[in-house]
Amino acid sequence: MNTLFRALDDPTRRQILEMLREKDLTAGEIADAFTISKPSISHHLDLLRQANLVISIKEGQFVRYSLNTTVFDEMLSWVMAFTQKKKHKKSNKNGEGREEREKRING
Amino acid sequence: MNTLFRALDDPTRRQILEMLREKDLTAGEIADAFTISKPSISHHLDLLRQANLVISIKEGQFVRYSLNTTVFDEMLSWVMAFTQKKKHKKSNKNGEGREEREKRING
DNA sequence: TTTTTAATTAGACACTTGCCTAATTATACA
DNA sequence: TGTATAATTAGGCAAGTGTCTAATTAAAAA
Repeated sequence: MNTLFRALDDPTRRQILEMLREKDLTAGEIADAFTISKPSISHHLDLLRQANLVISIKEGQFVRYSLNTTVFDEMLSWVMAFTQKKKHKKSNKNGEGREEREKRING
Repeated sequence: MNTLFRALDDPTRRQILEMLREKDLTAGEIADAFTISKPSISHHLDLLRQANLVISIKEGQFVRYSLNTTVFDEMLSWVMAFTQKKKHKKSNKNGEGREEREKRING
């Protein structure tokens, strides 16, 4: 989960993923879409690959990148665990709610 | 989306979110769960608040933190856009598939 | 009022990140 | 074989991040 969020924490890398959502692309095609240098893009692609967000296949002289959607499934379940309604647990001993507690404290 | 992923790109902050999933907690209660200093935790909480992942309410001397689940909903739709099956688009002019292309190139 | 407790803010420091250019590797083609 | 093209690796630099201690703010309690 660490390398995953690390990889997603960059606008360039997220844009690359969005490009790959449309179709598979070579490293050069991806680099052409940005103003930053090719080695920098190569580095970004490396991080995306380490996070298992993309797959790369060498095709002769080219390297073709494509999305690995399975990792997004993992992430989906991580996020979903937060969207579900929270279990109702008391956060204080006497079981008073926030409003009662504030009234008691703030008068 | 930028501040959101930035906030999630840290194991301590993700652990804080997971603690808040169980129940609301004060800054001090959160800090007690970690070995790092209170000011550091305060800084992490600030980033989580900036990303709208948590809400803080002052209760007398204490500050109580709770999850803001609405942001997770946003994130959910971002992720879901990647889990859906990719549109089938040709990534090369002559419309050959990957296997054909590799055969042509690699012999 | 003075002291204690909860929390944040300020400032400094080491480490990481993203970017660049130059060099290298690997394939394709004349 | 020699040259051109695609991509990555190497090394260096500026900016950003996470951590700490010390200082500050705010509320509660003695």
